[in-house]
Amino acid sequence: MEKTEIVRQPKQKRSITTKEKILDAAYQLFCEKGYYKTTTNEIAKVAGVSIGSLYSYFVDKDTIFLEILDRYHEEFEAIQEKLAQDMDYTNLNLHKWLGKFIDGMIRVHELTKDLNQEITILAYSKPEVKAISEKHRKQSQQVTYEYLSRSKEYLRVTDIEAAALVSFNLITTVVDQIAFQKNEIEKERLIEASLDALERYLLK
Amino acid sequence: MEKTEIVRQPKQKRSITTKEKILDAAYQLFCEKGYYKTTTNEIAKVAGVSIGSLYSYFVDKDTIFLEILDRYHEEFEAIQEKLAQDMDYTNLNLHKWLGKFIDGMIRVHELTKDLNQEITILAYSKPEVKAISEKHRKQSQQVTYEYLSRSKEYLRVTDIEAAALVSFNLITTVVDQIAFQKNEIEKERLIEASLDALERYLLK
DNA sequence: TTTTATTGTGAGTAATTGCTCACATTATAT
DNA sequence: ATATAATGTGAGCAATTACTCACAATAAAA
Repeated sequence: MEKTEIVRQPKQKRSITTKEKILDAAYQLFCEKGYYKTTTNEIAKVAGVSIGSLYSYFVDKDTIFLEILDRYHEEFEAIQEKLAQDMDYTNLNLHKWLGKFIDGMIRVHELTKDLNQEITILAYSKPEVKAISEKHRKQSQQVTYEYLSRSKEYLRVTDIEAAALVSFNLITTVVDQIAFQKNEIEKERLIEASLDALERYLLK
Repeated sequence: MEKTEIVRQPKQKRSITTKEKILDAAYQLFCEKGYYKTTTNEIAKVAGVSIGSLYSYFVDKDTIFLEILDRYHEEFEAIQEKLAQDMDYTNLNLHKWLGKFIDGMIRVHELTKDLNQEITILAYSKPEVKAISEKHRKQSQQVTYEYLSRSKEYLRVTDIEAAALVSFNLITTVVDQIAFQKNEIEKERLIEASLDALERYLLK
């Protein structure tokens, strides 16, 4: 006796749309109200499908969140790759590089800011979420490390690894702060200050 | 007709002990498993009291967390004040000051690290928690700003506010990183690197 | 000792919510 | 046209959990 399918695999356009409607609704609700305060029945309602349909395509609530993370991860990787390419001008000086890097981080942040909150929260209780979150952080940090390694001759710091960590953290926190600043002038001040700090720290 | 008391005010030693046992158990469980995964019945069980007793002294689950936050806030303020005093040597040079400041931040971090996770999570959904969290951050940042203002003549930066923000964020994130590093040598490296970065950034 | 105030108890309730399943509807294949 | 596969439905189940309340036990007061 064959085991009947547990999770239906969408085969017609109709069901693919349904699944997407569910993911869209879930994304929206998770961002708005958070994971724990969003019920699966509500997701189905907002998506305009029945709760039964929802559970045809997702084994449980967790899976919905994880599938959203997958999407998000793809976008993240794309930006990250683009960033790495932009960085690959060996003759790019540090000032320009930092500018580009910060821009890239801001783009990443823009993409992820709505979900980031939930990822932070769920990373504490769900290992899969934590793993993805950690992976993102390490990838970004690696980009910093690699550039600094390549630029060794221009630098005054010798402990590249520590320098990469400090630089990366400085940039990310400043970017976080920038996100909360409505005022454009304030943003500029912060970017200027952190650029200044990094240059003074890193360069001979 | 007088309204009967809703929340009992502890009047004998017995009940004061009970309330403390509940707060201790709650603190432990919130740190271990997080707010949402801790049930009030479990708190009562670990505290060794009945669920009825728990609800004699706390109107609801939220209140338990908020009372724990109150305790924590007092400890936080004490450390913060001590830190401000230590900082008040006008002849302290920036290098020594930074060292002291980082030490103080590490102490604060040690105190708060277990609960911080939960505070971060709950700040998103509970305004009271967010308020306390914000207050802590601003207080710490203010200490940085005040010292930098007082040390103006030694600095190369002119935008003290932006500098304070950058410095404060750099220190806190590095401290966060330090907490995750088991290795003592790694910790030293990070502290050295961030001290170096700050000095180069701030000083003439 | 008797009375009253304080404190402690835990079975049970009401509400929530993730999820199932028996069935209905719609599309595709024959 | 008929059969079969794919998709959609929603009432309701089962488990969880914050919280209540009628009562019991203990301490302080009279």
